[in-house]
Parts: sequence; structure tokens; C-alpha cells
Amino acid sequence: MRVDIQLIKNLPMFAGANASLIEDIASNTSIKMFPKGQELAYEGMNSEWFFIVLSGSVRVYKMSDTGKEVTLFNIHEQQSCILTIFSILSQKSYPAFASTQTELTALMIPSALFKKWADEHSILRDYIFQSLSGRLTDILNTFDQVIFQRMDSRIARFILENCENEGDTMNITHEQISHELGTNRVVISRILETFSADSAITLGRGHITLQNKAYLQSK
Amino acid sequence: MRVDIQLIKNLPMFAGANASLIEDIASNTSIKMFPKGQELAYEGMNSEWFFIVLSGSVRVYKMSDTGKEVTLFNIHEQQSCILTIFSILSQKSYPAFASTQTELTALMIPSALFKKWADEHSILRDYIFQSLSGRLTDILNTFDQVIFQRMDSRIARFILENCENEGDTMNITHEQISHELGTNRVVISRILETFSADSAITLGRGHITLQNKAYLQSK
DNA sequence: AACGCTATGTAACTATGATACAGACAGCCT
DNA sequence: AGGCTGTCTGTATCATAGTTACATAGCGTT
Repeated sequence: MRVDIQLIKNLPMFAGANASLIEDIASNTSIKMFPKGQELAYEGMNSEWFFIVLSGSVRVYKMSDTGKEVTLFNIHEQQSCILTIFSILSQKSYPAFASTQTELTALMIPSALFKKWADEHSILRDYIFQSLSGRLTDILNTFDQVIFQRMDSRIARFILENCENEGDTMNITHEQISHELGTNRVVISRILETFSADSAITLGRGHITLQNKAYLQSK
Repeated sequence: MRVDIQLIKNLPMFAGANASLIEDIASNTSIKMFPKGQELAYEGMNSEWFFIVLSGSVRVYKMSDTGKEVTLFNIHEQQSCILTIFSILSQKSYPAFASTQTELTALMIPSALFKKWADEHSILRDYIFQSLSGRLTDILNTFDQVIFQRMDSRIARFILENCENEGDTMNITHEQISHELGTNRVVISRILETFSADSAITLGRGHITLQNKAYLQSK
């Protein structure tokens, strides 16, 4: 049940923590694994746990009552969730949905303890502000994209974020892309079709291969 | 140059502050007035000042390079700006635009001092988290609206937020509404026209009068 | 009344969203 | 192999929203 001290020390959030805090953390937290596709949080939920991702990633998204989704941001290794922090520190319910994108390992901290530590240790608060700031930037960037960019540019950008070089392939369905970008699957298929017709990508069931990087960059 | 102690004490942000902090604030801040329509912040700016609105209001919005705008949130009396706080505490540039919506009076605090006080006084940090949380909720709500709601519902809601009762009139142009909601002026005119055709509102140059509240609520 | 500025109306076209359904592919079973 | 099943993709059609351009109307000033 006791978590390895070295693991705690290596987390950026606790990098500057003193020995007694590290000790405290090690003896009051646990490590938990979740399968891929597991829902970790839903809109309106009370956050009982604060978590830091050790391996894998989490997708945080908004969803309408009709099932339409948009990704707000992703949480990667060593990161935690801005919305969970808010939810815990201001005692409000969680304002979105969160699911594992891969199998996930996470350090779990009971929220009451996390709140206590955040109150007592400025090191933690500093880190929280830094982290919050990064996530808020993500949200605002998403906002920018959604409101100001054309769908073809957004899709082009999305492909480029996932395929470094020409010839690289990403494994994803049109429907998954539509959930990332907050639109309809048909819209994605339609635009990918035009990219494909221009030989910028090749399409296959469940995967996309980048062929012409410059073409997508110019979108 | 010295700010009235009672004024400081009455601000929610400093409600729990001890006498020495209040004294410190009073002798190191100033009150400034801005005309209506004054730009207070722009994207990429470094925030030299933290401010708390004493009277009037500020609109915080995103703007694309083509001039399209969307309001993120408004700052009212006794409130401050979440983005400015982030900008100061995490030493990043301001990520949006902010302009006065009315003539404005604000308490101005040099950002270095604000950062120092926030570091030293947990009372301030508590308030900041509460306040941040509220603003983040605003941003996420805006996000929800923009992505999931039809434009006619959003316009209907906007009118209802500004006109309490049937017969009430709001003074605003179609273009201003389009900037609030992040769309095109023509789209607003088109939908207002249909509302007007259904006798839910009456239109005039620069103003809208609510006629049928139930109609708009059903949108 | 004439002018100029701003607000609003209208039209035509493109982009995006929604729904429905058809066809194609992969994995699996027999 | 052949056929079954669930998922993914393609296509069509229609509704809503965004863009551009230009016309008209209101209102204050001279």
C-alpha cells in the first residue's frame, strides 16, 4: 500500500517538496490501474480523488445531451487535471467528462488530503498555478480553433500533429476524429475525401497515411 | 495617492486580510478611471497591473486575425480577471483582449506586488481559487453554448438575459450581438428578423424590445 | 434639403451539420 | 471457402450557419 519514495520525488508536482511532505504523500496515496476506455469522471461528479498520470493518457471532453463531443485537452504522463483541482479546491462538481485513452496507471490522492497539502505547502500551489496555466491555455487554444478555424484546416492540423513525416500512418477512425474536433463524422469523411482526392493522404479502414505534408500545412 | 482603507476592506478579495496587509495595499495601489471602449489588454501583452473593478464593467474576448470576436466573460464590480491572474502568477502573456464596456473605475495593483501578496497570504489565494473557478465555469459555459447550441437559441437566451420583462428594451446593435456570440452580423439580422416576424420582439435601429418571453424561452 | 456615417435588409453562394441508408471491410465461425 | 456480424466508410439530401457584396434606411450635422 505504500508508494515508492523515489517515484514521488520524480514527479514535477512534488519536485520541491521537503522530506516530511514526501513521506506523508508516500504513506497516504496509492497506485491504481485502469483499462483503456474507462470513464474516470462525468459532468456533475464530486471528485473524491486527485490523480497524477504515471503512464498512459486521459482525454477530457465536453459532451452534449445528444452525444456530440469535443476534446478540451489531454492529460499525459506526470500531469494532472486542472478541472479536478478546481473541483476539489472550490468544492464544486466536475464540469466535463474524462476517459482513459489507453491503459492507465495513476497515483491516487484522496481529495481531502490534496486540499490540505495544497493549503499548507506553497511549493504545491506554485506548481498548481503553472499547471493550471498550461491547461487553461490549452482550453483557450481549443476555443480559438473551434470558433475561428475552418474545419479543413483543423483536420489538416490534427493529422499533422499525429503524423510527423510523409509516409507516417495514424490509426484512428473518422468518428474518433469527429469527437476530437467536435463535429459530425460525415463532415470528417467528406473533407478527408477531398484531401485524398488531392493525394495529400491515403485512406484505409481505421487509418490515415500522410502523403503530402506541404499540402496540409497550407490549409 | 493613498487609497481609502474602508474601500479596500469592502472588497471581497481582501475581506479576510489582516490590518497590516490592508495597510500595505492601501499605500501601494491607486485608483484609475478609463473611458468607455478603452482597450485594457490585448493578446500577447505582459500584464503590468492587476486590477479590481470598482464600477463599470469589462468585456474579455477572443479575436481572430480577420476581426471576428467572441466574448469569453465579463468582469463586473468587485471582480477581477482570471486571465490577468494567470498571466501574472505564471509569467505568461495575456491570452485574449479586454476592453471597457462602460466608463470604468478600477483599483490598480502593480503585478509584482500582487504576486508577492498572493504568495504570502493564503486568504488571497483562497479567494483567487474561488474566483478562478467561477470564471473557468463561465468559459466552459460559453464553450458549451458555442459548440452545442443552435444560433437561434443562443440569440433568444441573450435577449432574455438582457430583457427581464415583456416591453423591456435593450440598446444594442446587431453587430454587437454578433461579437458577443462569435458569429456574423448577417446571421443575427436574419434570425432577429424571424423572431420579429413571429412578433416575439420588435426591432428598431440600435434597440430590441421583448414582446413574447415564452416564445424565446421555448427556443 | 443634402451629406455622411452607421445600422439594417437582401441576395447569392459556400461551408458545415444532421439524418438516413447503402456498401465495404475485418474478424470470426463453421 | 462461405457466410455472419459488427463496425467503418461513402453518398445523398436537406437544414442551418457563415461569407461577401451591395442596397436601403435612419439619424445627426451642416
